[in-house]
Amino acid sequence: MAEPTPQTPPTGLRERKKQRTRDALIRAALELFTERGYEATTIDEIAEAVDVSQRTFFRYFANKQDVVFAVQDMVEARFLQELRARPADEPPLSALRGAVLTAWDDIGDAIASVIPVDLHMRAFRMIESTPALIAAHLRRSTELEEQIAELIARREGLDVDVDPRPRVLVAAFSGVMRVAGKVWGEGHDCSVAGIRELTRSYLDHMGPAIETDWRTGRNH
Amino acid sequence: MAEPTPQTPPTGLRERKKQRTRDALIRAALELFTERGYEATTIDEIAEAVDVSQRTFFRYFANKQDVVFAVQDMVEARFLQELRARPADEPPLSALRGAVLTAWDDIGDAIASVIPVDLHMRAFRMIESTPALIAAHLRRSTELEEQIAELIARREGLDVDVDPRPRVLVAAFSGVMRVAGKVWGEGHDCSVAGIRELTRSYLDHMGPAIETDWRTGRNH
DNA sequence: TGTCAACTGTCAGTTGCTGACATTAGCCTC
DNA sequence: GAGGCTAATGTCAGCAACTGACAGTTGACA
Repeated sequence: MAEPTPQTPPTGLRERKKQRTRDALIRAALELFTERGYEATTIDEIAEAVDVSQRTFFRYFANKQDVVFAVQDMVEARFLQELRARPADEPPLSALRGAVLTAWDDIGDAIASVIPVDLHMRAFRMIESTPALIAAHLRRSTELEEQIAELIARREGLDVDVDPRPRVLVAAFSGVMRVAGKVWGEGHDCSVAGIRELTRSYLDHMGPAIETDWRTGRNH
Repeated sequence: MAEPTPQTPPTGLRERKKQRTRDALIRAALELFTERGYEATTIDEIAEAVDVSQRTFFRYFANKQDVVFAVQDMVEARFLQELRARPADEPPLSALRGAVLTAWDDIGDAIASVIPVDLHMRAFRMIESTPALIAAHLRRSTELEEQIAELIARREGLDVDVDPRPRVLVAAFSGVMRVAGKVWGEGHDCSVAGIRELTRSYLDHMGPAIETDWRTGRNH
C-alpha cells in the first residue's frame, strides 16, 4: 500500500482536488497577509477567497500560522536533503555552509511549483516583521536544529546526548543564519542572490567573531 | 516627574496595592500553570484566584504569555547590568561569558523578592515544554540579543549595521545559551548551580566546535 | 471635604479554534 | 451503471483569548 512515486502521485481526481485546494489556500492566504497584514486578515476572508468553509481551512492547516510556513517546509526539506548529500570527510561547519549555499541555488524552482517566487520573498519579509510569526518561525527553527544536530552527530559518529558539540555548533550556526535572514529582510535587496550572498558573508564572519580579540586580532 | 528610586519607590498606598496585585497575579498564574499546564489554565481561573476581574488581568499583562515572563524580565535586566559592568579591555565573548556566570550567582535573591525560587525553576521547565511558550521565549531572546549586540558594538567602538561581528557573535552565543537551557530543562538537576555549570561547559565547547575538524583536531 | 484621576468591574463583541453531526462527492464492486 | 463505502466538506454550537466602551469606586491632593 506504499505510494508508488512520492514526488508525483496524483492518482485520483480526489487527490488532485485536495492538492489544488491546499495550494489555493496557501496562495490566497499569503496574498492577503502580505497585502493587508497578518493580524488584519481573518481566516474567514481566506476561506471566502478560495470559496471553502472556515472549517475546511482548519482541516488543511492546524492553525492560522501553519499556512504561512507551508512553503518554508519545502525549503527546509531541501536543505536537509542537501546536507545529507555532503561528502562524509567534510568538517561539520563546512558541510552546513555548503548545504545552505547549494540549497539557495536551486530552491527557486521548487517554490515556483506552488506560488510565485516573489510572493514567497514578500512572505519572508512579512514573517520577519510580524511578532507572532517571528516567534513561530524561531520555534520551527529550533525543531529543525535538532534534526540537523542529529545529522551532524551521525556524520561524526557521535551521540548528541553525550557530546555537546553537534548541538552547540548547530545552535551557533542557526543563530548566524537567522541574523542573516533578519538583516536581509530589513534591507532593500529582494533577490535570492542577495540573501545567498549575505548568508555566505555572515558565515565567514563567524569564526573570527568568536576566536579573536577584535582589536588586536589575537586569540584568547 | 522621573521616579525617585526605581528600585524601591512604593510612595503611595495606590502604588503598593498595584504592586501587590501584580505580584499576586504572577504567583497565582505560575502556580496554576505549573500545576495543571499552561493551555489548560484559563485567564478566568487566574483572575478568580486573585479575586479580580478578567479585564484587570489584561490591564497588567498584555496577553496570557506575558505573565509567564514577568520574572524573566528581571533576570535579563540583571544580565545586561552585569555585562555593562565588565572591564572594557575584555574580549567580547569573554565579557558575555563572565556576565552570564556572574549573573547566575546572585540571581536567586532578586527572584525571591517576587516568587519562591523553586516556582521560578518549575516555570522555566514549563516554558521549555510548552510549544507556545517556547516560541514566545525565543522571540524575547532575539529582542534581548539586539540589545546585547548594541552593547558589544559600543564596547568595541563599532556600528552594528556596518560590522556584522557583534550580531554574529551574539547570535552564536545566544544559540549556545538556549541549548544549555533546553538540555538542563530535560535533565534531572533542578538546581541553579546545575544550569550555571552546564552554561559554562557549553560556552567552553563553542570555540572548538566551530574551529576544528572534530576528528583530526585540525583547524579548517 | 470635595474634586480629579487612576484603577477596576461589567458587558458586549470579534476572532481563532474545536467537536459533533449531517451532507456531498469520488471511488470501487458487482 | 446502480448502489454502497468512505473521505472531504459544510453547518452549527461553543469555548477561550482578547478588546473597546462605559460606569462605578477609591486613593491622591488641594
